[in-house]
Amino acid sequence: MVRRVLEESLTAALDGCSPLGTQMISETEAREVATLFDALSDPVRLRIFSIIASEEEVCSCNLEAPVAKSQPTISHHTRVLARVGLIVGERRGRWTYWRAVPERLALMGGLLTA
Amino acid sequence: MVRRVLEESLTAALDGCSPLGTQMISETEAREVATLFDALSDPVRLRIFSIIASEEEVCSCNLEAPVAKSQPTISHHTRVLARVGLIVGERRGRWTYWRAVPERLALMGGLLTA
DNA sequence: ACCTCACATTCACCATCATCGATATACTGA
DNA sequence: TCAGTATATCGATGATGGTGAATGTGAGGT
Repeated sequence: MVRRVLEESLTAALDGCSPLGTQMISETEAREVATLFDALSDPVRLRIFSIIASEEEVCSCNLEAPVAKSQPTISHHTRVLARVGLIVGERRGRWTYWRAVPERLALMGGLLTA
Repeated sequence: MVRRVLEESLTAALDGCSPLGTQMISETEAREVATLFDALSDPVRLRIFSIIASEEEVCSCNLEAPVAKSQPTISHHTRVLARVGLIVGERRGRWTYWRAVPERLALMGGLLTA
């Protein structure tokens, strides 16, 4: 049985967002964008994301060793990354498989590219 | 008289950095990239940067009102943005004029674009 | 010299967060 | 049903950071 985990991301109203540097961003928009960048503002999360994004899909158990952090810490970081939609998790049996969401990454890139 | 302020950025070894999602990022590289994203992980800083980037140059005194924060807070945030090289400050008389560094923004975009 | 103004810095307060041990939950296999 | 495993959650702690009053610095202006 296959079940989706955390499919709904917090920031959904950023699709037609104009890039930084065109006009002053609104306060609500700034909050959403900030949470997006905040997800990649931690070294451990960056490494976790780079591992997931560089492969087809990665099990949580395969993240603990490379980043040398405890299991609760790994779970915490994947939760943060999933909350902003940068990764999605899929529960298969006892394992949770994570995969990157390239559209989400492209959205962040669009905010930086003028 | 014109004097440069904070011209040296902390993260200088990221020019030839491969984008996230190609391979696992190193620990030192992750630290540098994290500080870069961390600079844009705050709503107030995002608004400040969007103001500066959308104009030719902006005086610090013209930042206080739009973001509705105290003067020390503004100074703190511009300092953080300058430290990672996203903006550069120029002191002219009593005023400090800030301008965005598009190359720095492009570098961040390169980290997200596959 | 004195005052004023723009900005930087210091300091303290408070909130958020990264971390991990302990525990809970959920699935598998025997 | 029971034991083992993978992951999520809880709770506590230490560290980091946003905020602003008070103060320092430096550059005009009178």
